[in-house]
Amino acid sequence: MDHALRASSSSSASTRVVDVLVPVALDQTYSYRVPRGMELEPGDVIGVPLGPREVLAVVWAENAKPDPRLHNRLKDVIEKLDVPPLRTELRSLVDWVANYTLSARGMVLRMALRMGEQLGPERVRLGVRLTGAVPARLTPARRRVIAVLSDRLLHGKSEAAKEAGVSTGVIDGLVDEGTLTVEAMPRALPPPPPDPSYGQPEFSRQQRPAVDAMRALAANGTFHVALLDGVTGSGKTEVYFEAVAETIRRGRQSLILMPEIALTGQFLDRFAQRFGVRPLEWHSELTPRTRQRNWAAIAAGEAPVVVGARSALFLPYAHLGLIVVDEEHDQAYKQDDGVHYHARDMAVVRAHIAKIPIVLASATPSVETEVNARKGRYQRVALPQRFGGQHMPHIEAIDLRREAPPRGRFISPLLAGEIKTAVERREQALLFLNRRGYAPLTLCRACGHRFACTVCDAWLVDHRFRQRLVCHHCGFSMPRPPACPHCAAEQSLVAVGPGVERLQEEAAALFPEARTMVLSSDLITSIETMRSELHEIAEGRVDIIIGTQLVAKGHHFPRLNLVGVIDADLGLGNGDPRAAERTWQLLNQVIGRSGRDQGRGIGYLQTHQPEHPVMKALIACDREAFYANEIEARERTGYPPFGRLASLIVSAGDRPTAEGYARRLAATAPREERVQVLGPTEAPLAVIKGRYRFRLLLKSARGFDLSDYLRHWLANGPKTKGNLKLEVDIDPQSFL
DNA sequence: ACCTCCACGCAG
DNA sequence: TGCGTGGAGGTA
Repeated sequence: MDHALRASSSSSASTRVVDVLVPVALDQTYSYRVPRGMELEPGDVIGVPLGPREVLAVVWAENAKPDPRLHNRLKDVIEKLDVPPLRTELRSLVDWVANYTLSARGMVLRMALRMGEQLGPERVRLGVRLTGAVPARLTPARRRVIAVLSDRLLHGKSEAAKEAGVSTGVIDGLVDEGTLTVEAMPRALPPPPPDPSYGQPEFSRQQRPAVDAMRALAANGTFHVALLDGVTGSGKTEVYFEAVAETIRRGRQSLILMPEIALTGQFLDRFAQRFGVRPLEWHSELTPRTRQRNWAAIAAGEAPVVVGARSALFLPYAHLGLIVVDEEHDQAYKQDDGVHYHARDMAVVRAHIAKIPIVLASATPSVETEVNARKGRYQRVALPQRFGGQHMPHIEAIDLRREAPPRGRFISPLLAGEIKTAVERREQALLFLNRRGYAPLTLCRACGHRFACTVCDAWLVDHRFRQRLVCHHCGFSMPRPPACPHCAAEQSLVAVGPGVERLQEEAAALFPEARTMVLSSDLITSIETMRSELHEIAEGRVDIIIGTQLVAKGHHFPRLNLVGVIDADLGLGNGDPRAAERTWQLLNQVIGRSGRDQGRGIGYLQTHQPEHPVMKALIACDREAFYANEIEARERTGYPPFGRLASLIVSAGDRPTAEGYARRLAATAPREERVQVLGPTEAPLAVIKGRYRFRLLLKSARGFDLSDYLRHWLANGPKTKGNLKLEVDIDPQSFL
């Protein structure tokens, strides 16, 4: 039977063949036969056999002349899925991003198909209803359940258990007794769509031109890039909501990209105040079921507004009409594993392909975006003042060379005095230190032994909260030993340098009456706990907030007027070409948390170099000075956006293999006067997870096609084999 | 003789 | 990417 089937299907000359892209690490499309009776168009989502398994795939093109060498190897498409086809716009984006980043197209497609593996039909939720007699044996738990259900309406089983404060076992018991009956819950109605006229705010005279610009851009509906450039607290969000409102009115979908979806709790509330409902969310912590539901809603065009992390850029919107990239300067938009893409840049590409407007919003635009606005490539929409007449925070330097804190402490006397005053006034203070853990280095006073990671080129960071020494690069951790492992001295280990946990200890000692809280990514277990902790702060149940860069991002603390930056120089040291820009952005953002509601915010920068151009620009609140200085430096050195960069990282399990390959690779670089190949040099982080790393840096002229150059080079260069790995990063953000 | 681990290569 | 393969090395 098998024979007969095969013979008949392969002998048919009229069999249609399609080229499909599979979401695995393959760049090529594969050809499959279309079974009789199956209608397929480019973009259709299908299931195909691939080796021993069945995978999702997408029809990429019709293939009228399949490669004859494949004839006897072609397999049939198994099924066509009942989901809307991926539109040409998205397929072009997949091709474009793969080509630009030198990734396999299949890996880019994978990001668009993150729909949750076929989960089968949606499970019916069970509800319970009070229908029978009260049982003979009535425990307090049972009594509470009956009270909750006394309205004799259908309640969700788990909700009822939660409300009564019992486990579902109690409910099952009552079902067995015949007191309650189980019924299927009717399917939840989809939430009402956001209403563009729900909470229309009053805009100030200063905001109105920006509001008009947002509405006009959305109403035009064609490709157009606007930089919404507004200081912290100027009401940027409410202003770009007007573009979203207009897009809803036009019946198109809006995508709002956020750098960190964990921080959007307050954002979702503000959205609900404006539009009456919360938007659809998209991020990595969605449950598979929610992921599948949201994917389907987005593809069906039933989600008018989507708020998401960078991965939301690749979703199959049915009719996307607007993209907003909030905090466009944020580094978190760059994905550094798998496909190395910058979501802000790819968002502009998608907007271009889809012919729709895009808004890049930031108080501290990236130098790239700022230059685009200056050159007129992007429209600048400015909000130069805070909303509600609030002033921008005043910024002062504390020169650590003169105002040093006592030995082993990190809060200078001057800053300590200011914190004391703030706490006495019942205002909040924020101490910012971009370092997780207790101390970045532990050493033995007796022999000088330093605790380093065995597989990375890094010190182990003391985490007192977890009672362990931790490597921040590979996650290795060990308990803090009682004695030095090198010289066996006891009580000899000392913590060197501060982390947020140590800072909390110091703050608690200095201000015993104040309530302190540490916000650091390693102490956050989930988005939910993060949101509830931020809520506690907003409610004023914390006096001193101690945080890493997590606190710098888009959060509103109503009673916060004082920000102390413990080590303003921290990001400047390491020879990173973006160090100045990052420090400017981060410190602006974190100090911008203060004085948003009442009173005048003030920020203190503890620094050893108050005359550094970045510090001077911050203190003078002179944004122009910062950009002028930085743009001039980039232009002079040919760094982005005046030149282009690509980075190649070669890694291997041993140093000679990595170095040897990196050298051979460099030797095969095609000669091209518009490209400079620098290196190889040992990477600043020379070893990570036991892998030795060498870097090559490519610098080219602005208009040069670096991707194409690299493709030719790598196609003809030495092949990686064994545990050698070559990573390509176009437009790198990190230089470690 | 059999098991487990891992580097390799391939998928239409 | 993910999976089967086959060789290396260990165990019975």
